[in-house]
Amino acid sequence: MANATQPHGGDAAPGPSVASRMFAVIDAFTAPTAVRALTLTAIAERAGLPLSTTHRMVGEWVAWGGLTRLDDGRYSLGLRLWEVGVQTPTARNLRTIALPYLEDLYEVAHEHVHLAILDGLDALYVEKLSGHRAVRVISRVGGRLPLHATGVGLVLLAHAPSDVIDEYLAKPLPQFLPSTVTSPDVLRKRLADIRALGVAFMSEEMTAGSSSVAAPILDRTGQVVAAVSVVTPTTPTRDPAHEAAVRQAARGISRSLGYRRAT
Amino acid sequence: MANATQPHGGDAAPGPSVASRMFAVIDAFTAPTAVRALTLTAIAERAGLPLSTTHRMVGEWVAWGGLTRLDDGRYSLGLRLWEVGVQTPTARNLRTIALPYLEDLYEVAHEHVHLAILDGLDALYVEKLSGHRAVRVISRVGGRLPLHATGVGLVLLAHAPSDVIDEYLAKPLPQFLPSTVTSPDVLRKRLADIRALGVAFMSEEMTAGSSSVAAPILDRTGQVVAAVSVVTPTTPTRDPAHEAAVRQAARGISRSLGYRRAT
DNA sequence: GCGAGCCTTCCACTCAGTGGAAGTCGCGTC
DNA sequence: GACGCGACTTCCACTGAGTGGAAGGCTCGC
Repeated sequence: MANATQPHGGDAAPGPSVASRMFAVIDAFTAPTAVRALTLTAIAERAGLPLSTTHRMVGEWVAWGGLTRLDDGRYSLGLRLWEVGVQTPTARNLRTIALPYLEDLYEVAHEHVHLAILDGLDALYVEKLSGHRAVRVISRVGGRLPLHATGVGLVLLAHAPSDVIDEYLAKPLPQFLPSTVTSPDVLRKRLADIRALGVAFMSEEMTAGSSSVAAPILDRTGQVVAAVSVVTPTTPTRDPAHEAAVRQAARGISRSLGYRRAT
Repeated sequence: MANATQPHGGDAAPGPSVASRMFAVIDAFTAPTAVRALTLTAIAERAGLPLSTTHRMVGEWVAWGGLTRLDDGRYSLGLRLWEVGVQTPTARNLRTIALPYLEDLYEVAHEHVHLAILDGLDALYVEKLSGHRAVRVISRVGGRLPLHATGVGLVLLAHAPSDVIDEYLAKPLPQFLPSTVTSPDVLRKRLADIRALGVAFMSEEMTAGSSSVAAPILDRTGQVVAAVSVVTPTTPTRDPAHEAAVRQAARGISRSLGYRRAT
C-alpha cells in the first residue's frame, strides 16, 4: 500500500482541534493499513484518542453517514463518504471523459486498464477496468503505487517538473523484484527514453508475472495530467497491438480534454 | 438531483457541535444542488454559518485534503475525500465484483450500463459505463434517482421489503414525462410483473428518448442487493439480445456474490 | 480614487468539548 | 449460575478550544 512520503502521515499528532480528531478517526481506516471494519476500541487506538472522545466522534460521523455501524458492532466507512467522494471534480471529470476510451482499450486488450494521476510523489489510481481472467496485480482504484516501478508511474514521472523528478530520485527507491530499476542514473536515462518514445514499457518490476505499456495524457495546455496503461501477463514478445491501442486511447482522451497537437 | 426524503437534509440545522458545522461545510457542495467550486462566502451562506467560522472550518478541511483551494481562490472537494470515499466497502466490494460482468455487458450492448443499489428511498448509482455514442441520460456515479421512473429503481423497489414499497407508494410520485407511471395501483401491478418476469422494462419515463432493461442481483442469502441495467435509445421494437445480456450479467454477479439458486 | 466584494486576522467571552471514572451489556469459563 | 473480562455507553465538573463580531487587507472595475 506504499505509504508515500508527503501526504497523510497516519496516526501521528491528533492535534488539539476537534477537526483533527475527527480526521484522525477517519484516518484510522486508512493508515497504517487500509481496513474494512474496526471496533470502537481499535479506532481509538489507531487514532491515538481516548475512548470516550472517540466514542463521541464516531457518533458524529455515524449521524452524518461518514461511518456506518455494522451488525457485529464494528464500524466501517459509510456510503455518504463514498457519495461525496465520487463528486470530487479532479477524479470525476477525468473519469467521465476518459471512460469511453478506456472501454475501447479494454475491448481490444481484455486486460487490466489503468488510469492514474500524479499526486505528491505517488501514482494515484483513478480508474481501473479488469476482466475475468486478468493477471493478479495490486493496483486498486484510490490506491497509490510508486512512480519508478509501474508503467503509469514512469510516464507520470518522465513528464513531471524537473524538481519533482529530482526530489523523487533523491530518496531511496524500494526494490520490489529483481528487475526493479532503482539506480537514479539508469532511471534518468529511462525517463528520457520514455519522453522520446511517447510510451513506457515495464516488465516484472512491481508484480511478478505482469508487464505493462503506458502512455501520457495531455490537457489543453499541453501538460501531462494523467497516464493510461494496459497490464498483461508477461510474454516473451511484446504485443504491438497493445502499444497501438494504448497510444490511441491516450490520444483520444487528450483530445477530449482539449489538447490540440502542436497548434 | 432528486433530493430524496430521508437522507441528508441539506442546509437546515447546522447544529451546535463542531462536527455538524464541519459537515455543513461539505454538504454545501452537495445540497441543494451539486456544485464544483464555491467561494468562501458562498460556502458560508449555503452552510448557514458565520463567515469567520466557515473560514476556520474550511481551513481544517483544506489542511486534511478534504477540500482544495483552486487557483481562482474558490474551493472544491479535495482528492483526499475521493481517496477515502472509494475505500467505502459497500460500494467498493460491489464494484470490484461486478465490474468484469458489466464490461461483458457493455461489450455486447455498447450502451450505458448501470449498477445501482437501494439506499433510503432512492436508487443510488454505484457504477456506470458509457461509450462514445450512448444516449444522453442524467444518471451519474454517486447520484440518486427515483425508484418509480428508472429501470434499476423499479427492480430494486419490486424486491424491497413491503414496508419500503408501502412507504414509497404513499408519497406523491413526480411525473417526469407523459409516460411516467405515477399511480400507486398501476405501479403495484407493475412490480408484481417484474418479480414474476425477473426483469424490468422501462421506456421514456425519466429521460426522453431512452429506454432500459434491468435485472436484480442477489447475494448469498438470496436477497436482492443491487440491479443492473442497459439504457438504450428508444426503438420501436425491443432488442432481445439486450434482455438476455442483462440477465446473464445479473446472474454472473449474483453467482460471484455467493448466490446459489434454489439450493 | 472610491466603493464593493471577498477574504483574513484578532481577541475576549463562554459554552461545547473533554476524558477519567463509573455503569452496562454480552459472553465464555469454571 | 456466578464470575470475570472485554467492549461499549453514559455521566459530569472543569476548562480551553471554538466562537463570531468587528476591523483590517487586497483586488477589482467604474
